[in-house]
Amino acid sequence: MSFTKVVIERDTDSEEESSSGDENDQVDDYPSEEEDDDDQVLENEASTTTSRKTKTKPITISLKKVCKVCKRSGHEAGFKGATYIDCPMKPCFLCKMPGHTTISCPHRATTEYGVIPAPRKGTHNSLEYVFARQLRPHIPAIKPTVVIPDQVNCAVIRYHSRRVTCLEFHPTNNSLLLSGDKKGQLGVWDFKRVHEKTVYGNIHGCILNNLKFNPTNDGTVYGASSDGTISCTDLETGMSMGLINLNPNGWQGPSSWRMLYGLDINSQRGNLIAADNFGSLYMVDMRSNTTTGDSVLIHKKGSKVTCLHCHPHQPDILLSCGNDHFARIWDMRKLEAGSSIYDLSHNRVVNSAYFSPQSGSKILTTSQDNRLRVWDSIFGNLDSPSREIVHSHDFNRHLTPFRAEWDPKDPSECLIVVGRYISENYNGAALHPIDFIDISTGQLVAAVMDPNITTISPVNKLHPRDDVLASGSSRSIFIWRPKEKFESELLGDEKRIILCGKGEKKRRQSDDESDDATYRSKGKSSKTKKPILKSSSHGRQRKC
DNA sequence: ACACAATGGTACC
DNA sequence: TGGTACCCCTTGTG
Repeated sequence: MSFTKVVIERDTDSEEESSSGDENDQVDDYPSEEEDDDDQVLENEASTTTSRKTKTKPITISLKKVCKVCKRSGHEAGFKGATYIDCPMKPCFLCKMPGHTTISCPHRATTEYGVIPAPRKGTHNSLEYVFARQLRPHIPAIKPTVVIPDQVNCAVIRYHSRRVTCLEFHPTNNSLLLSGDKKGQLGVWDFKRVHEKTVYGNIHGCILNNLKFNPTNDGTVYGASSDGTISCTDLETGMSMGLINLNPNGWQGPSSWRMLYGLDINSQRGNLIAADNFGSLYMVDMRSNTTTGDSVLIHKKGSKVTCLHCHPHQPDILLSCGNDHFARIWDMRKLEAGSSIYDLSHNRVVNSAYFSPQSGSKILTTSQDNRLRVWDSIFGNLDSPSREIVHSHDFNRHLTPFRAEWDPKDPSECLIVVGRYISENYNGAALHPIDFIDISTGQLVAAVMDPNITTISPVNKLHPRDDVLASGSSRSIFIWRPKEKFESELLGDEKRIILCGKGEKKRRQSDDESDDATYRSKGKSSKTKKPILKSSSHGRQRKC
């Protein structure tokens, strides 16, 4: 391996450089195996004592190529084409164990690697008895055939002006999708009539963390935001009402600014619940739209609560999780600090925790230790997870946190969906698939991807009734359907990809006939390439 | 083909 | 407890 050597003259009149930064001009052949001075990137060869009379010896800087992760030379981390090479000095980026890198990690080849059978339940208490008696009959013994929505059916490219943070399907209108973004904007998109899309921009000031439909009026939606407010918005008009404002005095610095996360509804009590970044839970009466009771500390004081979920059959049973590395189960009839029924311990921050959608007997958690965990209250023991699946969904401050979600249609409560962080080299393109995993075995059922989607898709939602997946990737939203449906329904209709934002403007300059574009799903794309877009020749104009 | 900015979690003092 | 340095397979823009 060779490294460029730059020689800088010291104290000369001309200030001439002995060498420019040109790669191959003046090259010293360094041995490829490094000596002991691994860390020494800058070598000062200037003489300090002898030659000061006439002229000072030059300083020689050798610009050795160093690893951007550990700053040592001899290896380099980063993309080589569409394959990422890990820094060998770091623990495996996937399973976090030292001694190997992601490329040779056994979990990379098979997601079920290391998944151990669930320990059988050994203890009983009243809660478990209730779960077992009431919910066990709901669980069918036979697994249905899974249908994977694996083809991009339609999309809105650069729909939001910031990255997508949450998605929610309408409870009755099958083709209506709501989306929230980092800026606090709310998107309403009818993906059957792809041009019918709106973005409401004046509801929240920053990150819209969660959306939840009003169970008594599906024309309105609640939103919890990092601006510290809960909103109630009319989807038709975009008119919004604030229910809670935790920062009535405005910005007083980060130590006092409250942000709201995790939004759910206790339908029995008619309560809306949300929690903040300091560990407290808030309740709002949905009839009077006023706060009920005091806030309750449900996670470590000062730590963020990341997600809330009410049990599907027993709304008084609440699941929460947060930055204190715990997911906790609560009885809302007796809710006070420290009164949790169970504390599910994790190694890192827990991004999300959800009861299984049909019976509520299982809990799925996504933790930043790159593990998905399933906790089974009937067949397992809540003292430890019944399944632990190594999966790449690391934290990155620039990405919306990953949340594994259940398939709400799967009666056997086995199928989950979660976006993948690390990329795979697919035919020369670095793509980040969306994974479907069977949590009963840990097996990867499907990894869906599209050569045009080169960005990570941390936000994924499966449709409550149809075989449809919605995914949020960067600022864009994609609708996936099974291949068969895709082919039958799209016959003769190619205009399903809508371009927004800057791309739209640029394209209009060259082709001002329409505001949409078809999208070539064949063809390669590289990691650095933008999605391949081909403008179409007709269509209506509509604002994004 | 670069540089740069945005900015959460954590370990450590 | 608060401050801060460091982590880092991002993404869009200029």
